[in-house]
Amino acid sequence: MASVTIYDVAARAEVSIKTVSRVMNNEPNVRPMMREKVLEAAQALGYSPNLSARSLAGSKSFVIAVFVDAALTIDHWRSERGADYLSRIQLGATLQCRDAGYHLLVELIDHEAPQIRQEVGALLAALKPDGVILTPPSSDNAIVLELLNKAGTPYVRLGPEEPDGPGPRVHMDNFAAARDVTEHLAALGHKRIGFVVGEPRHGASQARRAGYLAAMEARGLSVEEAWIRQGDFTFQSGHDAAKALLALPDRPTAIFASNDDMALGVLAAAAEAGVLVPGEVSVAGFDDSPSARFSRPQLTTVRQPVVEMAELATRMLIKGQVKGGAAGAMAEPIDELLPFELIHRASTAPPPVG
Amino acid sequence: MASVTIYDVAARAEVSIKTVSRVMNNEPNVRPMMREKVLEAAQALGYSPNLSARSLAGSKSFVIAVFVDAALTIDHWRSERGADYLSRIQLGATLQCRDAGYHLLVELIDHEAPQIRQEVGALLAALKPDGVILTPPSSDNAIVLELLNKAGTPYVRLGPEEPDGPGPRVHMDNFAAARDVTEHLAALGHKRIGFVVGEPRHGASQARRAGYLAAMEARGLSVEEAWIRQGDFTFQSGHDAAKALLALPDRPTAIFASNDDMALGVLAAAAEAGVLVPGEVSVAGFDDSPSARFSRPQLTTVRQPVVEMAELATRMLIKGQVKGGAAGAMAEPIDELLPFELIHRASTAPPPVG
DNA sequence: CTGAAAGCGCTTACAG
DNA sequence: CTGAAAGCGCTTACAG
Repeated sequence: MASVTIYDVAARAEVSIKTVSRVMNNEPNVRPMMREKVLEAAQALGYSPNLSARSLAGSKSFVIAVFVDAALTIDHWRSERGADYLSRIQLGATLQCRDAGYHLLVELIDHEAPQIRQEVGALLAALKPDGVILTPPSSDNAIVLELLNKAGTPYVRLGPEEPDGPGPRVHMDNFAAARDVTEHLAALGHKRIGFVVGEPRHGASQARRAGYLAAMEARGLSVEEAWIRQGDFTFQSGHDAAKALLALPDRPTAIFASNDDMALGVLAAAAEAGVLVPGEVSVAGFDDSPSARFSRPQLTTVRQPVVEMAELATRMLIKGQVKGGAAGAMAEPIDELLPFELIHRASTAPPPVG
Repeated sequence: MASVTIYDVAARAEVSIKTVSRVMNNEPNVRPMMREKVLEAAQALGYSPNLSARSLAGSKSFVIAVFVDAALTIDHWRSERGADYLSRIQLGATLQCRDAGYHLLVELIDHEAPQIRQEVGALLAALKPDGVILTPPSSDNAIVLELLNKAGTPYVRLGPEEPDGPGPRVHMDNFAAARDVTEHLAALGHKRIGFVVGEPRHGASQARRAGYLAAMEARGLSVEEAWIRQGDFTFQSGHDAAKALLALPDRPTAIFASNDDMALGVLAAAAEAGVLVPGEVSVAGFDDSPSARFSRPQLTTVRQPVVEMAELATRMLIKGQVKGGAAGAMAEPIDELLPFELIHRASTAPPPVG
C-alpha cells in the first residue's frame, strides 16, 4: 500500500509541504485557518510523518535507546531480580516515550566482548538516537561512556556503581537505605544483627554494607566478623549465608540480606532449621521484588524507585535537558537522587525476650 | 561530530558509493579486491550505514516492533507473571535482532483506548517496521490485525487466545500441557484433584481447564463441581480458592492451579491451614515463573517456551518468511506449535495413605 | 505568515 | 563487474 506522504496532505489542504511540516511539528507562524485545513487533511488521509525521513532530514531521531547487558540478561532471565529490575526500567522509559511521541529501542550490549567498541560505535552511528539510557553495567563502562561523548549523544547513567564518575546520573542512596533498614532493626530492639553482602563487583554492595556498618556504629552496637557473610545476590548464597549465621553459638536475632533474592534464601534456611521468622529471627531484604510479597512471611525491604528513575531519565533526555558531547562536559553536572522507601512487612519484629 | 557517510568511505576506497553500498549489503558482483578496499576504508573510518537513510531509500527498516499492552504492563509491572512473561519475549526478540543487525522497538499499546485505531495506524506509518511481534492481547485484537494487514506489515501472533484465528502464529498447546499435569497427578495416585481456573477472558484459561477435564475423564476420575474454583491468575485468587478447597468435607488431595501465582497462593493458604505440602496435599502450577523455584516446596509446573517462541517469531520476521498484507493472506498459513516441558519439583507427591 | 530550493545518506533502477 | 542519476519523505536555511 502506497503510504500517505507530506505531499498528499499538502495537495489536499492546498498548501505547501512546508506548511504541513510546520503544523505537524507545532511550529509557530501558521494562521489558525491554515492549521485547521492541514489538520483536517492529515486526519482524512491518516497521515503520520515518516520517522526515517524526519530523522534523516532533521536533527532529531525521536528514538531513545536503552543499553542492557547481554550476559546479565541472558544469565538472569530466569532470575527474578534481573528481569524485574530491567523490565521496570523499560516500563518507565516506554511510558515517557509514548507520551512524547518517542520510541524506545532496546539494545543488548555485550560488555565483555573485545569488539564492544566497534559494536557500540556502529550502534550509535546507525541509530543516532536522541538519547541513551545506561543501565548497569553500561552505566559504568568506560568505553561506552567514551563513545557516547565522542558521538555527542546525550545519555543518562542509571544507578551507576561509581556515583562520583562523570556524566549525568539518576540513582538512589544505597548507603542511606541500608542504614535505615539497620536502624529499623535496631529500633525494634535487635543488638545482634547479621548482614549478607551482595555480589562484590557491584558498587551497591559496598554502599549497602557501609550503610549497615554506619547504623550499627551510630547505635553503639558492636559487629562481630562472623555476622557478616559474603553473598552474590542469589537465593542460594542467601541460603548458605543464613545456614552459617543460624549455626553460630550466639546467633544474630536479625539478618539483613542486602537484596530480596538472598533474603528469600535466608527465609528458606530458617524454615529448614526450624527457626521461626520473625518470632526467633527477623529478616530484611532490599529491592521490593515481586516475590517479597509472595514469601511467607512477607519481607520487610527497601523499595527502589526504579520506574521513577527511568521516567526521569527519559524525560530529561526527551526534553533536551541533557547535553551531549563537549556541551555536556561544559554543562552543570546533573545528579538526581531519588527517594527510596522502607517497606515494613511481617518478616521483622522485636527480638525474642530472654 | 560530523558523521562518516558512504561518500567518505567511497572517497577513501576510491570507488563509487554504489560499490560501497554493495559491499555493506553483501551484494554480489564486487571483485574481492574492491571489497577489500571498501572494507578497509570502512573500518578505518569507523563507518556504519545510517539506518534512517537506508530505511528511507530502501525497502527495509531493520526494525522489528513488539506490541505490548499498556494497561497490562502498568497494572502488573509489580506482578511476577506479567513482567516475567514479557521480559522473556523481549529477551528472545532482542537476541535474534542483534544477531541479524536488526533493532527491537518496544511499543506500548492501549488496547482499551477509543483511539487505538489512530494510535496504531500512526505507529505503523511512522515506523514502517519490517515486522511486528504481537503479544497478548494484541495477538487477538481485531483492529490491530486489520491495520497490520492494511499496511502490509508482516506480523506474528504470539500465544494467541484464539489459535484458530487468521494470521501467522507461534504458540504452545495449553490443553495438552494441562492434561499432562493432571495425568502426572493421577499417575501419582490422586483421585480427587481440584482445579483453579485462570482469568476467564484469557483463552488459555479455557484451554487449561479443558485439558484438566480431559485427563480426568481419560483416567475415569469423576470431577465434583466444588473442586473447580474460579481464579484470575493472581496470588490472592489462588489463596482464596485453596481456602475454599481445603475446607471441603472430602477435600482434594491435589490442587492444580493453572498458573504459578495462583499456585503460590495455594501454597500460602495450605501453610496457614496447617496442611502439609506435598504430604497432605499436592500442588501444581503453570508457567515456571522464577518464584516457582523460590517457593517452599518448589513448585511442580509447566515451563512455557516463551523465549523460544519469541526467537522463532523474530527469526521468521527477519528472514522474510512471513508475508504482509495480501501476500500474507494468499500464503500458506503459518502455525508453529512449540513444545512445553513438565517440570517435576517437590510440591507434588503421592496422596497420603488412608 | 508562507513557500521554493537544497539536501540529509542511503538504495533503486538502469546503463554500460 | 561498476557507476551516474534519480528519488525516498522529510527539515533546514533562506527569501519574500
